[in-house]
Amino acid sequence: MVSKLSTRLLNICIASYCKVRQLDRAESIICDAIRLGVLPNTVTYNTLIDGYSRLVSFEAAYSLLHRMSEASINPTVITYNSLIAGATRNCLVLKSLELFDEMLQRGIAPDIWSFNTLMHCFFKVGKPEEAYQVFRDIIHHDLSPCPATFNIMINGLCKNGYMSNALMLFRSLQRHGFVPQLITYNILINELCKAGRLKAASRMLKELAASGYVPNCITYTTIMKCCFRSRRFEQGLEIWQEMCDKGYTFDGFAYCTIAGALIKCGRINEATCYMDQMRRNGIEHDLASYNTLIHMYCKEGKLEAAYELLDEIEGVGLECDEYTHTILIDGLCKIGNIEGAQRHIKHMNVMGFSSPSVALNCVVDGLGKAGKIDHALQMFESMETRDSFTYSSLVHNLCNARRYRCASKLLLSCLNNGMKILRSAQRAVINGLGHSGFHKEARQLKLKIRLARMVHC
DNA sequence: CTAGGGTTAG
Repeated sequence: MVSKLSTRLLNICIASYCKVRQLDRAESIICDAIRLGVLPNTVTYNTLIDGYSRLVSFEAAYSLLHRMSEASINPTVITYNSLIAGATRNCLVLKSLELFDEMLQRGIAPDIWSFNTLMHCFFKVGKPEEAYQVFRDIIHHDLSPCPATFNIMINGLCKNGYMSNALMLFRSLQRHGFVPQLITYNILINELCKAGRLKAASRMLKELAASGYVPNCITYTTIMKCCFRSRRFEQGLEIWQEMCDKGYTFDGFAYCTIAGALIKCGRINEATCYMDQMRRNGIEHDLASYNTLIHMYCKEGKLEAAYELLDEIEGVGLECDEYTHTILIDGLCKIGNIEGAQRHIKHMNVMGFSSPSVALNCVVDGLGKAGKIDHALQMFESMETRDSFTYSSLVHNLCNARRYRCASKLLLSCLNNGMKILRSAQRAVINGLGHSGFHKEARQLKLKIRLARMVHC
């Protein structure tokens, strides 16, 4: 009885340490426990597996299976579900499938969560057909789908560009007696907002309330983000105020949403207040909130402070990602240190970031703004992927350099490749041509733009 | 274990 209770306590400790990213502490507690005769059980290892896969790597988590067998503890379906979730988090779809097979070979029966996670994995790596096959397997294996199954399905369809199918599935499930959860509404509200279908999002929000749910922190964050996205900053801040008044507790997501929006429109002081408040409320920084902080410093031109945070990130055992580097590269460009930015791009390549296209866009823009437009064009030619940012920025900068004919050529090749380009960039070229006396060219360009739009509508 | 946050053009 005592040792059972102690193992439970041990497991609670392990879970707590995993939560605050102190795996070394978790490990030493296990050593101490064993010395005191308290043996870890399956739950202990399952918790550790989850911790390692979140904080270290999938491989580290997987290697715990060996430690388990050395300790003669058998993995359960939960062990495998944790590993599959870890593989999914890292987009390792083949690993997920392998684990699924391994589980079957060991005679462990997958449960609905094994299937849910596998389905989520396929959606995450952009394989909706395979995900749907898993959904059919769920029905075929007579595993009763749970609400999460439908949530994953609806979310996955949306994320893979099948929003109308997701909405149809949602309605048809409702007709068959499915009671949507709050999370189901949150998924749909977020997707409708992102698609700019604000009326439909608002109807969904009303339906959420009519079903007896109270919007949670995530619902509010989603709507706040939607306001900021459509540049209605004051309305977004009002929603924040409403959250405050109603006594909601804010998490890191909410703080980063509001701070990110304020940084974008140059309201750094307010952004700083919110990030400070986040710290004061005891919320640990994760990589995304560190990236927000770095963005904040860059926007102020405090590059040294930004680089200091880089050390802090590594100090707490996190690893900088593509966002971190891109934010810094943009920051360097914005203060005119293009050479530094280019060095940092090389650094990214060395570290194995294959095609840092956003960072390259930043440098192209930086070169253009620094008056090195030919250099920018050279870089443009060498790029593997060019998107509407590349074109919009270059066309604007060409116009600033009065190179309207070159701008016009780029503008058309962008549209003819089926990409969008900023309206303001289009206006800049047409007006530029007109003002420099090339009225005929301006008229022709207008016509060609219209044609390109008709072809690629 | 499924939902919301972090990067670029104007």
